[in-house]
Amino acid sequence: MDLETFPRPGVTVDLALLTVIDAGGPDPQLCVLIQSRTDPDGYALPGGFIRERWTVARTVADVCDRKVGITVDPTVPIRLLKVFDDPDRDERTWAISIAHAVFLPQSDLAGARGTLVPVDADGTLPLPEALRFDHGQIVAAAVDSLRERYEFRYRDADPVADPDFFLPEPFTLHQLRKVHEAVLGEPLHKDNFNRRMKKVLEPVLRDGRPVLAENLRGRPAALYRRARKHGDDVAR
Amino acid sequence: MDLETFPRPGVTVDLALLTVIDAGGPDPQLCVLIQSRTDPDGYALPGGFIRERWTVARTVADVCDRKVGITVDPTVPIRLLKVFDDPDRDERTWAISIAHAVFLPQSDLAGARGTLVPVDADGTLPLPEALRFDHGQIVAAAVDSLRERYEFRYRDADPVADPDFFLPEPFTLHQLRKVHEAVLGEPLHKDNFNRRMKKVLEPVLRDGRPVLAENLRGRPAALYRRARKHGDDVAR
DNA sequence: GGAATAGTGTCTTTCAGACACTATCTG
DNA sequence: CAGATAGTGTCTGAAAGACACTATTCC
Repeated sequence: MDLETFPRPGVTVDLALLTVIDAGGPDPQLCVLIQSRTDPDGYALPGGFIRERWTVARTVADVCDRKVGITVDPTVPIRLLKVFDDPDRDERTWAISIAHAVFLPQSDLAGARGTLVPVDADGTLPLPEALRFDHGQIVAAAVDSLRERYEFRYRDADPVADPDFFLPEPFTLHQLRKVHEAVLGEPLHKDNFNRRMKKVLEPVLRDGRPVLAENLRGRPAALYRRARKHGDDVAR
Repeated sequence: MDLETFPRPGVTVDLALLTVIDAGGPDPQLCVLIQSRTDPDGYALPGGFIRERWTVARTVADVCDRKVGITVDPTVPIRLLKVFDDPDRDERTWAISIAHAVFLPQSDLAGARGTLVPVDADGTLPLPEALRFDHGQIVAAAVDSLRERYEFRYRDADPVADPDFFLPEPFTLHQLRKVHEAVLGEPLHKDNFNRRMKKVLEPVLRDGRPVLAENLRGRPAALYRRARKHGDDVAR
């Protein structure tokens, strides 16, 4: 088989960078980073070609570095979403796009080039302009993938408190719930949410007493952090 | 940007074809199709390079046709699993592999080249020889993907009876449960399974009376088919 | 004190899981 | 008849969801 002589597609990696802005604040919102571009005018997700003998992970890091201007912790998972393979999707050349999602705390996106656009409850963008190419579908797939992770009601399984670390520790149950609501796009039942989440949290103690948050109004809430299960690493 | 002059990877599609053999019989089993190969000797999943300007779907159909010798219904979903991008994974050239799974009834695999190997409960193959490349991981990912679909206990959601049509209609609740058990690799509770599944099934009637199966022993069981929800197409 | 939020205790409903009992077939 | 499998009805325990009531802050 003459492997080298077959025509080969250009392979690009497109990235849906999702975050929750204002996590811990009064109205956190799930957002995606989009960038305006010129060749065909409009908005698109950041992305780039895989360079010779690079991996997807290295390409993602490179796109984040050169196109977005941020440095992404190499331990942050890169989630495969979808492959776009319509041979005519890029009018310039035969290219396939491998769409990935990366979920980052807002602090990791400080100084990023582009715009953080809030995502509607149904996974679409409230934009007058649709995204170029098939990037609207990528955002929807990224949001679906994230929402699965933030579901806390699965049978026989402990919930995970903010698995993608949008919310810095320590936090109150109220803040945690607001973040989950922002991700899921729907209100959650307070009682049930608290009951389930407490099982996987531990209160922050000082001198054996729970540390309380300083609220604007009302009774101060206890502060929690994610419980360290044994066999669990401290870092993600 | 000089798109055409960048070195490009070879892109292959590797396929985990999963089926349940003996569906409806006494001991159905979840199997994957593997093929023996010579270049490096051993077993591997069927796969092949994407040809110029072909889509993944067309490549999958081509691999099934030329390498496996079967014709796959174009409406059967092709599920993206994983991208293998280690630049040294193929010693011959820079190639990335996009692994997909296809779930087929055994009848669609009649005459297929290769061997149907049963999958262990933990998603591994009971093989003395491991699969070439990273194909063992692909099988595990394919099994995971399938098992998610055959879970019937999700909250607030109706279960789906044999969503990948391993079992031909009509069937008894016993046969349906055996198929789900084969996929999930664990025994299911009969009472609960029947109660939940009945909601999405309808009994097969003749002259207004339920049609019964002809059993070897015991009281004959009623036959069911998947209920047609309105807005649901007859075909998959 | 009153508004606002946190936290506790309890009740109801739902459903997974268990089990007893009946029904209907074969040998 | 005994053995086997199908199907029904009922009970229990756990957990979701709802709600009442108390606790603690700021104004």
